[in-house]
Amino acid sequence: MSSESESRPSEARSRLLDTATRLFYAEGIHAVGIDRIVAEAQVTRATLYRHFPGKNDLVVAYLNEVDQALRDQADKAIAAGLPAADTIAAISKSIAQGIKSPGFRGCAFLNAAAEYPDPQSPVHKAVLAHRQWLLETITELLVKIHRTGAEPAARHFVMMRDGAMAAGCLFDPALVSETFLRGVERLLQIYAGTDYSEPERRSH
Amino acid sequence: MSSESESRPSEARSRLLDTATRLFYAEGIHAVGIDRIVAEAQVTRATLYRHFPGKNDLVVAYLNEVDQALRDQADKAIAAGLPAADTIAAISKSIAQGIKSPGFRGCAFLNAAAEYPDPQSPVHKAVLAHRQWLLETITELLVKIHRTGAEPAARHFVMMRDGAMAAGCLFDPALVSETFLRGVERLLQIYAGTDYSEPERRSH
DNA sequence: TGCCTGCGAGACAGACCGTTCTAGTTGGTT
DNA sequence: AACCAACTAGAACGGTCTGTCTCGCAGGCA
Repeated sequence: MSSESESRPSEARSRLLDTATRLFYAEGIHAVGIDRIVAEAQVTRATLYRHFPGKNDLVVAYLNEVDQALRDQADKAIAAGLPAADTIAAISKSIAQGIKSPGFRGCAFLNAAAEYPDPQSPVHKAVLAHRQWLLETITELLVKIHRTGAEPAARHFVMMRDGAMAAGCLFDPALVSETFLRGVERLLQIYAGTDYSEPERRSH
Repeated sequence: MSSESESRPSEARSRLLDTATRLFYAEGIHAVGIDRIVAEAQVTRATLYRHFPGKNDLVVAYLNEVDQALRDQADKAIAAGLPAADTIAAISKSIAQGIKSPGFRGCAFLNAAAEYPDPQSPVHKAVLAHRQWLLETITELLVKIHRTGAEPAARHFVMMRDGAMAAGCLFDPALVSETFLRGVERLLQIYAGTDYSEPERRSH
């Protein structure tokens, strides 16, 4: 009972998760059945249900895998020790690069949320958890640039990211990436230069 | 053969389409079966299949209905005859208002695209058609403000709209709306003031 | 009166869904 | 040698999916 549960990623299990990740992302979650997954992963149904209690758990595991990959990517950019603005630029470039990659099919989390609207659903909760991490991570970076107004600026960043990720597979990815990067550029300029958050009172 | 096909919206058909619209939007397309729709619309399966060849056609009809509603809304804002910047502000307020409305579940088209990734699918094509209309409409309005650079500015607007619509049901809708409106405000300021599009060459 | 259309009620087919089950095989550990 | 865990193989479960079918009824129109 010592080493198996941790040290053995279980060849079959990782093949299962990789296949599920590929198919869920490319074709949608409800559109992909258990049969397809076990067939393409070259395992049997019994094996799947030994590693995952049910399809829902496999979906959550899929999102967790994507989540971990994005966290690793962000951590790497942060660990480089560059100024916060450069770190955000680097993260933005990663995002733009992803959008332009072949096989890009939008944000795995936004797509999953479209299929799992129920806030009680574990899948939906996994989406919310990832998004909270993203918003907090960007906020922490922006705080390093300017003490005030980091939160609205981070929301602005995430809004542009969401839009770019959503449109990236519905429009020319190169143009979408360009629009996103220019938006980030302007955001950083404005945020670093002036009071970003000051909610200047207007007419009305 | 003269009047029936046009003048009769067919009570049953409109009930069917309304129910489908409500359920598809609220719960997702693949998650809602024919049985649910016919039951809640209080018609029989035979009636559904007399009006729609299949579920796919019903989905397309659903998207067309939403599309038409949004076009009407935009046409009304344009017909008011205000300056283009004010028209865009009005459209933006409509969008923000929608995000804050109870029952908001994101953009019907982005959600549909998440479930229908295949570009050949009629559903996917309906999504692309709507998005092209939106981009062109915004571009035409921006052209009235500034002769050059309207297209990248319109892409920026649509990017922010997409992000706001996607996040509106995954985060505090009030904050999302506020972030969106402030983004539009800044976009209009920058676009009206300076050369927006000039792709200033950078170090790279 | 007779006809045609729209719709209700419900059975039915065939496929696929997620899930559970039994039985047999392999390979590494003790 | 004995054992155990992971795996393969495949049947079978009940349920739901889209789509088709038959039958009967009501109302408008010629």
